[in-house]
Amino acid sequence: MKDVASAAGVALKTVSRVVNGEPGVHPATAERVRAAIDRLGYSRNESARVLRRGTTATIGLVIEDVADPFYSGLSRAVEDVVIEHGCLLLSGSSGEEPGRERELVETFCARRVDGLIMVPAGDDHTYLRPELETGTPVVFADRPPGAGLDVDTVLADNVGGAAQAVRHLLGHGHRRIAFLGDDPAIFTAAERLQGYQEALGGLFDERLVVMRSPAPESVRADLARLFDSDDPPTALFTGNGRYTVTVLRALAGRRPALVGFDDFELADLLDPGVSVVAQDPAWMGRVAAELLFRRLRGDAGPPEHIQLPVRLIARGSGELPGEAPY
Amino acid sequence: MKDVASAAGVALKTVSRVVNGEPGVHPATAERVRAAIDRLGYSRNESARVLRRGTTATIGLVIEDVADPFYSGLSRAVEDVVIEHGCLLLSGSSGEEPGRERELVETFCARRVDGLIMVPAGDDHTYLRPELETGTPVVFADRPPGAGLDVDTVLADNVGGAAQAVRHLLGHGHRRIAFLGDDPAIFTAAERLQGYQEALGGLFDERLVVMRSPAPESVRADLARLFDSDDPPTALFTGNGRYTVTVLRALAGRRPALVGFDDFELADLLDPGVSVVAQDPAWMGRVAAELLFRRLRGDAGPPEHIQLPVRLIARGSGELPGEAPY
DNA sequence: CTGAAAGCGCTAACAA
DNA sequence: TTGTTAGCGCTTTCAG
Repeated sequence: MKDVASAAGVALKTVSRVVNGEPGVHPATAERVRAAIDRLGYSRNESARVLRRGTTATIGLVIEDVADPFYSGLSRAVEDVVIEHGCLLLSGSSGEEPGRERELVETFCARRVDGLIMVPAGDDHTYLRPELETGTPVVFADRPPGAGLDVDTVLADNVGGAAQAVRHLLGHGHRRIAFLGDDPAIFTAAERLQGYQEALGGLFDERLVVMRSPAPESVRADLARLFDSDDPPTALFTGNGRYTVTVLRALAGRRPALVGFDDFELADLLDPGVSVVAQDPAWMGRVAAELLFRRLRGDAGPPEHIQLPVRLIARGSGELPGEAPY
Repeated sequence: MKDVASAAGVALKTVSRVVNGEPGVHPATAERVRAAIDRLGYSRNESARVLRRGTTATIGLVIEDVADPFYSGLSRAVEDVVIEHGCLLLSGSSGEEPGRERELVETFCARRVDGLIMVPAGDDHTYLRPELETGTPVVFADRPPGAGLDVDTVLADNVGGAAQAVRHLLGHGHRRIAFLGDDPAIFTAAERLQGYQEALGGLFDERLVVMRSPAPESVRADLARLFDSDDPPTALFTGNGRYTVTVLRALAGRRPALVGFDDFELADLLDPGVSVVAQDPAWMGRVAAELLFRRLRGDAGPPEHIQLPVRLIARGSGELPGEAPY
């Protein structure tokens, strides 16, 4: 910048004005400065700017795994909103490890991100207190913060969606509906179990519930156990997209009715098409990011708790009749 | 930091030493400093550190779209390597727009990223010259830079993979093999067309080639035209993952033999399973990131041009016999 | 409309 | 082992 100034024969501040598009610079002077900038290939050092201004124009995003279609869809939506606002996105995958989540968040904070969107992996977020107190807005998406913290949250209607799936299967004559859900320590898994249980009411049978991370071998074993029992299920409700796919692979010729939580690519091309309770990850990302920028613009209202609806998409697998062989 | 120093009764520099784990601080002093840090909730301002040290510990990644499984797989791998090296990742999607690619790159550079990994959307990257000259390493992944720039590149064997797909179909008795590829302005699409053409030799028939962005309607129309002709294809070779999926949806009951470039989730569960030429996006990301860090460690050898092999996975659709109805 | 000086929070270089 | 000083490149403040 110093070089540009002397090349253009002006003071530092004038270059700064031109670079920032501030008013009050004679057009001819501005032109000379721009010429010098081009000639010298100057580009402003954002770190210095940040240091001086105290705002980084950077948003931090912590998700579970970018390679998971749900989170990559959410990421893309967040990114678009962030770019629209002239900011940049620092992102990281926690891999469902609370320690890595915390490390990422702390690193982001050390870099003074202007705001944070996170899908938490852990259930203790009191470590965010200092940041929140200094006014850094944080929005939780997909899962709420752990106890003792009340901040903006954008969740899907997990309980309602699960209940809807179960009622759909009940409506098609099923009475033995198994639930295969992820580790109950994961918020969404626990919520969906609750919706399942509520909708089943007296038909609930804990022997039809499996709650664990969907590793192919364990899923195969669980299905074998379920179907080899005296009173096997006629329908399955799977608790998330990854679980649904794993179950489909592990079914090995069995064809129970099936509804999965989360939509996934090609669900419509399988035979039968896979009925799902669909969330909209891009919508969730957009809503979370827009809420964050609203906070950054100064909205200081009480924490918001937004719940996004889900919708059941019938494609065939969830409409197979109960008790009927096929 | 000043506050911490006075709280601990030491000088600024001593706090700095403790924060950076530099040697030569009395354990007791260090302990006092750490106590003050905890008490005051201090966290180092990275912007100031960056300004002083000149290195940001940040890598920029520009891809086409995080929501595309190929790129999200690549992203995740890059992210893992970046984190291993104690750095953070700034990422952005160009959406296949050269203008946005350039904006992202320039913004990243203004923030003085230590290095850049990019999947280019445009074909003119001379704007990178100044950055390259200041020593910022850049690695191109999936697609090479435009003319006039020779930098590190990690590509898949597009030509060889396409040729392999075609030879596979030829081997199963097909003579009329159509190629449905993306816009030929996209490097990988052009390369795969070349491999297709080379493998077909005298059997090449330009009427069996469609090169355009895979919008559902146009794909439907193209397929109708191909199959309604006098001498329709008995096999299809699709040029990328998105194209394959769009074609599968648009086939509308037709069942030609099919091999797709790029693997995708559930390809194995369709009936018949979809045979593909599989790339490994995570591998590509890892190789690119590791090459970048090698450069950052000072490796100043000539630009490297790494080509990753691809492999054909037979799942059924590519093994359907030619000329046979089914 | 333009410029000079101060200082953002940190680390490098150099004492003590 | 600890402290002092200068300055990274920019923007803010205040003065021409």
